[in-house]
Amino acid sequence: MSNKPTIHDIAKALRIDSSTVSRALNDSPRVTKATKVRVLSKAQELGYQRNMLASNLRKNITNTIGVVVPRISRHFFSSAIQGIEETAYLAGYNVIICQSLEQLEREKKIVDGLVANRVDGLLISVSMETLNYDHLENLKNSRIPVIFFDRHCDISGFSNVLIDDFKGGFDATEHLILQGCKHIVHLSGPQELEIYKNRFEGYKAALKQYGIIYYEEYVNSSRLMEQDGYISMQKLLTKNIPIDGVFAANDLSAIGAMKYVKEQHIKIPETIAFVGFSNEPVSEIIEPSLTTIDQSGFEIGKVATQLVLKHIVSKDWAQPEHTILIDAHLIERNSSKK
Amino acid sequence: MSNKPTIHDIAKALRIDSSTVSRALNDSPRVTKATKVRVLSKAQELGYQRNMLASNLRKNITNTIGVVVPRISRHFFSSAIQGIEETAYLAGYNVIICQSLEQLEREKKIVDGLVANRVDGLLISVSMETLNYDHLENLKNSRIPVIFFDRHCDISGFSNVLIDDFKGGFDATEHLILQGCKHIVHLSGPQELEIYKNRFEGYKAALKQYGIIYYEEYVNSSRLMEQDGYISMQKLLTKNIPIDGVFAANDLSAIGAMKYVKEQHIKIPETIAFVGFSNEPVSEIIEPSLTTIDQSGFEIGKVATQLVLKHIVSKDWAQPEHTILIDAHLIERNSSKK
DNA sequence: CTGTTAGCGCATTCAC
DNA sequence: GTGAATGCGCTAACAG
Repeated sequence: MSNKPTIHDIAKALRIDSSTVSRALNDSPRVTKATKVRVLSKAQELGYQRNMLASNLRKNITNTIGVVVPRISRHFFSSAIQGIEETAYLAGYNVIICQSLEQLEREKKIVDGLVANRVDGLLISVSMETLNYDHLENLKNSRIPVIFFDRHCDISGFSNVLIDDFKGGFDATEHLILQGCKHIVHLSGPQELEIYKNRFEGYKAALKQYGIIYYEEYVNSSRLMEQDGYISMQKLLTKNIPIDGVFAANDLSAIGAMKYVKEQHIKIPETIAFVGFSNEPVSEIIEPSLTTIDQSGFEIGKVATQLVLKHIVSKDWAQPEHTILIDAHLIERNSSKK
Repeated sequence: MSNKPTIHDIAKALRIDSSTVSRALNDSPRVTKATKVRVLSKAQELGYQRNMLASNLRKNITNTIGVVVPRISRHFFSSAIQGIEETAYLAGYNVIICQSLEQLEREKKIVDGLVANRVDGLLISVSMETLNYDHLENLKNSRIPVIFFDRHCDISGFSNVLIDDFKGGFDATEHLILQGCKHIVHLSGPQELEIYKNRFEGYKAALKQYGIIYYEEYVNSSRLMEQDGYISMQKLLTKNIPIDGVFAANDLSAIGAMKYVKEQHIKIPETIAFVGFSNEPVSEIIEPSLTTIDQSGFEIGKVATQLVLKHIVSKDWAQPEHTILIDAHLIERNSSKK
């Protein structure tokens, strides 16, 4: 048992050719059932394990897709990975997960490494530091299909799978309206970021569709921390502005806003209904009554994988770039209004 | 730009031999600086990217270590992965993360796949379904060093890196004692599971060392859900058993217990001090006053990686099996007792 | 159905 | 310091 057995070892032991062994191991139809059995049992006996490196080198495919995310620990990404893995495994593909930890340098190295290891496709959610796109532009002449998901970037020639933030904002607002809310506050984030702009646009569109006038003082842009929501509500309510609903662009600010309302419950004429985009399942535990908008990481992962697999099998490298929008799902909880 | 350029392409373009190119790319000392420069610039020009598959096949090493965990989304494992990656990258190794999702079948496939892909070492935290160890026993004659971390299993010939649950239980209990607690409840888990047994033993040892008598009615074994902690406290307190401290084997049950105490604050003579092993950072948010015992995933990952790297470089496959215990760290919060 | 031959891309002998 | 030759382990094309 000096070195790992190869197909040649089992060929020699069986006095047949290694190519026959290879075919038998790959369950080729052009091999007798009898020899297949002999080969398989001998392989078992010798403790043979196929060397994928050699196989992949020869076939020039790895049956592997590379995934790059900022952090696996974030709920959205770990559910996206779930969706990616399920879809990939069903199609017989392996997955390599890598995290950039929001660092450009790391992302570069990872992408280069995955290319050097000849993954068949690439799924990328870029880091926050990724403002320079050279390493991604390079991917164009690597014959590897690349899909961006969630965090995309402004380069032509790649497809994206993104959350439909506009629709999410619309649905959230509509949900509040259908509950009877007429004075809906929107706690928004930095308007330079597309996601917050889109959610805001969705909010406005819903108001318009239901004939509710949009007031600027109902919208508050912040860094979306818990205290931002708290302070926003405080300001609005102390000004005696009427409020019966709050749509927050994330869960933290929603929780802060709820906190203030709860503390001041004597002063608030009626309970306010809340909806917030959720980043982590934590919000469910802290505020079970918060209706959340789930960003469907699983679905995004699934769709992105299906897309990249399509590109891989079609072998058509001049893919048309297109963007697929995935619905965010409203998860209704025991709402305070009826 | 039909196919990916190889060292031969750049050799041909430079009218030198591919072996020289190979040496130049590997920064071999036996090649002129001048040719190195020429090779490198040509490589850049052609967009050459080394084929790691071929390189690894030839060298028979992959510079990669495989990691198998039940779920990447669990806080303990994602911090362990952090520790693994940091340590591995510093040593120039790549990491492949795989999740078994607590399924034996999946774990088997993953392990086989990693072996087939010739990872240089393996770090495994087994799934809950892993009661049959055949696929792990097989690893013994694969010349791949394997370390189990956190979730180990009862096979000889492998090393383990584990949390020192006994010490954790001891430290937690000691912490309460030093705060003046004399009547300390222990909310424990299923005693079939070693971790809970060990934490319990630590509890008893601390009591003994500080001369506090151990009473059986202070210990409550459950499935450690939030309501278990709640009910346990309810039972004890309605029986008028004196309590001034609680050591919970996990955060959920601690939170449940605190909840009951808070609700009944009129009946409780003095505030009770709490310590609980924390699984997720959620507990920090829900109960900021809960002193927790962090399971130091990062540290475990780091140590396990150092160990496997040592085995890899030493190339000594007859590794002595040993077990390394890692301290769990007490994270003291604004404790209720003084 | 099986054997022969050739080579995937690279790194490492051994010559010179 | 560089070139020529060889092979890592496997698969595919072509015979027969």
